[in-house]
Amino acid sequence: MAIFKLPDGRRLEVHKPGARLGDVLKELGLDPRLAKRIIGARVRSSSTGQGRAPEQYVDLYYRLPEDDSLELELLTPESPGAEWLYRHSLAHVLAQAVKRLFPKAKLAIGPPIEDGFYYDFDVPRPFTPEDLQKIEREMKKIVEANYPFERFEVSREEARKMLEEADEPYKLEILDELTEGETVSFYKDGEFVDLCRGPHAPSTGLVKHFKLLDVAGAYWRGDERRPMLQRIYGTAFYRKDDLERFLKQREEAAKRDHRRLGRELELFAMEDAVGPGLVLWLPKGVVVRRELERFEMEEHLKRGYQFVVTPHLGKAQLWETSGHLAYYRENMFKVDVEGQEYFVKPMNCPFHIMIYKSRTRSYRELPLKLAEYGTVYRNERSGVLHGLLRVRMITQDDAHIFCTPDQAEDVVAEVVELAFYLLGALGFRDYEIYLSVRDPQNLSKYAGTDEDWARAEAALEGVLNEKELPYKRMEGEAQFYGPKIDVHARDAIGRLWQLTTVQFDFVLPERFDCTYIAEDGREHRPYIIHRAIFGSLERFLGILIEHYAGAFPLWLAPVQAVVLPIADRHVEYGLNVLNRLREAGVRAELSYSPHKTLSARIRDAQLKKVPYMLVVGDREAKEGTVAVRLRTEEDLGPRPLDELIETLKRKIAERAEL
RNA sequence: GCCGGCGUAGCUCAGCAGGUAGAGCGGCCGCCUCGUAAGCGGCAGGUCGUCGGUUCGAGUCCGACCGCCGGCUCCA
Repeated sequence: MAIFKLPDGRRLEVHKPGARLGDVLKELGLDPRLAKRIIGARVRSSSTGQGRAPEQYVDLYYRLPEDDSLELELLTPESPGAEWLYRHSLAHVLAQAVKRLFPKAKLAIGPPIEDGFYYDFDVPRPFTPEDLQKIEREMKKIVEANYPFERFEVSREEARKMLEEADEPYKLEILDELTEGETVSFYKDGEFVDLCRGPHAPSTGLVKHFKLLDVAGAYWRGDERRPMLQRIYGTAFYRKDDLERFLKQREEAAKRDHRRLGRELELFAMEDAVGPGLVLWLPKGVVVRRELERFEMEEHLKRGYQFVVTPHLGKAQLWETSGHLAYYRENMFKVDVEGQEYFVKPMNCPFHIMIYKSRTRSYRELPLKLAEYGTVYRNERSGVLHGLLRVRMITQDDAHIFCTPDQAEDVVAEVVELAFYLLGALGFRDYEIYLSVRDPQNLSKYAGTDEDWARAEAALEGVLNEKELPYKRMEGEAQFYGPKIDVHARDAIGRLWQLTTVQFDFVLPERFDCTYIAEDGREHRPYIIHRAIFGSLERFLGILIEHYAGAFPLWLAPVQAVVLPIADRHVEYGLNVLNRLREAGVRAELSYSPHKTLSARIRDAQLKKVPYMLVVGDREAKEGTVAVRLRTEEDLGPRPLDELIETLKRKIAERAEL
């Protein structure tokens, strides 16, 4: 029995195994206006098993299965999820337009994706921006023509013949990879036919609001040994407003670009002469960074962490022991020290372990939490470097926790609590949590004992359940050395960033022969839990810059207040105000230049996103006040200086936004 | 690393039938002494990413290198 959920919320029970969705709809006696609007469905299987996806999108050609115990949510073009159908169709329209304009182009794949769709082509010459415009115009014609999408199924042999005639080598490769017994289907609209699983919108004219966004190289099958194809990205929305909103949001993201803001606000610089992926932190950027570190450090100390400082280099032998040379050598920088091989550290673990091992440890001092703002260097491939988000110098807010197996769950709980506290204070309130565990099909590839794994996975899972945190369980996503929790946080404009990670490590305690003396007087093996909250400070600050669009909350702002004397004769009083602020611990500057009007200097402060602007003129000098303007353009009027200083001190201490 | 695009003053960019460099912003100076997002005027600032080639002559054409930007497992 299939349950049909109608767009108006009604539910119908249908039993028509083997029938096509489009035909079934005709027999339901629905309001014809409604029936005409239905373009497909989201299918949820109520019985899992036999490789059936838990959720899939289907079009009107979909055949209800023999075992039709499922729920079909019928979709109109406006329904959430319907975009997966029509974007897929737009990908075909894109390919159709390319084929018309560039008949030699070979088709690869063209799926719908998160915010749009793409199609990969093998073409003799790469597409230019002008080509994109031409292609887009051709697509408009195809949309205008409103060709219906027709599905037909053929035998494997027939499909092979068709694709050989069409000379589509990539499609042939796809055909060959289809598993035995899988239906081979084509979709046809107008003159264009494409091997395709579907689903599709009923016709090319359904969605008129689309835009081609970018063209980029992409390897066939994502494999760098295979041919480089040309990928065209586009997006599409049923409603024009939604397309415009999406394009605006892209512009908004571009405006927040941390590389631009970093330069404009003088937070950091990257110079060709220094080297790619290496960051120069400017004074204002360091203020933000230090404040962040100070906040984080305080919270760590409250929870019993101890800070350490370790070298930037270590002998080859150390990295041999840790296994980094075996598994990570490509990313490590080698240094010659008096004829001996050293490596710049890509991680802090071996050093923290050496600190642990610097004397005999008792169970009484566990859990031992060693933390470090350790700058590590990794030789990231040049092509992946990106502003602060992907660099070669990485300052981790790193810690290694040495604990007994019994303590593992409490330790994890504390880390998770700490992470949410710190991220929450910075305005990250929406998370996606991933629990990565072993692949039950392939247990042999993991280090450590079954007992340790079971225990660690239970600890991680136990904490998430205890705190009632929703999470996704990722089978087989664990590292070979241990299971982990990853936290992705959503920023102010809705993008997700992977930040916190908590990982068990069953390899390093063995390799370094870490031990502690337990109550029984014997040596036992500790667990090592590797964790970082913000991850890399470079990357996190890049994220924060974009999250706040450069307008940092008061406590993080590089300049918290700027004093603005109106004319020459107010500078003296302005300097008094400045000194009072600085004595009170407020980061303040005075902005005065005989070349610049007050308006111009206010504009400067506004562009630098300074939270408080304090205008001083005759009235203020006489009355011992300052006229307060906020960067939100709110005018608070004159305030007694003493009162304002107290307010600022309080707000900074509270880590208030403004 | 690979594919494509790009690389002119601190920033954003113009200049390209190859004849030897320009604007705005910013900086500095002067006038103005100014009440909440740009007052007016002047000056300085460039081995046109680097190296090599073609040419009487190269920012402009060719090649190599360096760097930046977009992308490279969201599977018909």
